[in-house]
Amino acid sequence: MPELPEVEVTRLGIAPHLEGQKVSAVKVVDGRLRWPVPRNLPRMLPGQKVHSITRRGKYLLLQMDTGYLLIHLGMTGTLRILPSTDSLKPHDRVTFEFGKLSLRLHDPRKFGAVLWHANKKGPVEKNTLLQKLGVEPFSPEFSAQLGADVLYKASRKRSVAVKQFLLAGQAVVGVGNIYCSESLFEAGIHPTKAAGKLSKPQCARLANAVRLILKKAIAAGGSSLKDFVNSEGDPGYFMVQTKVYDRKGLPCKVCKAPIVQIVQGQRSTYFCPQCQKR
DNA sequence: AGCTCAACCTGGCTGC
DNA sequence: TGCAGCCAGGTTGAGC
Repeated sequence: MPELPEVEVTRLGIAPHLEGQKVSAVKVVDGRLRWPVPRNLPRMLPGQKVHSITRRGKYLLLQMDTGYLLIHLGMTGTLRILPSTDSLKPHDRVTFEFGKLSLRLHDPRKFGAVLWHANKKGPVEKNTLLQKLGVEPFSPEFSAQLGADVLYKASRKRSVAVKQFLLAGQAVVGVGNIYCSESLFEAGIHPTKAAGKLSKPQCARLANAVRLILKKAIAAGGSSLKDFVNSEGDPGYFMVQTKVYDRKGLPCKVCKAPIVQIVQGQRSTYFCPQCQKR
């Protein structure tokens, strides 16, 4: 379930266990992910220390001695800390061993990624996959004062629907399909409105909504982090109650009008036809 | 440059 | 019960 909040909750969950630890072994069970997992990881990584674990958009960045391990969870990826004695399960794709602990990437649909960015290739932010990403929703550049400007400027002359504009992550990163519908509802903006037609006040409401929705989701996930080391079950993330997502036909929690589902850019969008205006 | 859409892959649910 | 068909949290890259 990885949108930004899930990735952040994952980061918070694994970082305390791994930062400062040295990789003892790497096993690639099935390296045919979004891109092939680099074949030399099992040779190169052992002995290297995890200096820090940060996040850029939906990518996790593990800073190692000679470069960065980039991990993306795709649609169905989860990362868990387990006792290394636990046996591999179906759909476990890569396991990083740290002595008595394992970091396991479990990813049924294989849309995730494990990549390597060598230090000699320059700063990790310059990585082709990271470079084009929009600003971080919780960065100073997307503050309560500046967020509206970011959205307003990036959306000028764009004919694409605001739903797709926001989801694309070119202006601000981290808003996936669920929280995109939720953010637009929170901001009272109709998902089919052309991005370029957004008013300044609408951009301000949307920027605030994005931060609020993502923050709430992280907080909800964070509450269950204590179970993160357990070997069974989910990573401990429980989705916040949604106002519109996956609620087709159900009454709007504000005005009781039935929630509508449409498809935009091959993805489902949910909205309230009464509360959300063009 | 921006827009649309196919593609990657697997499991689970719906409906006949 | 069995099975075909559809849907799912993401993102790139091709074609226009």
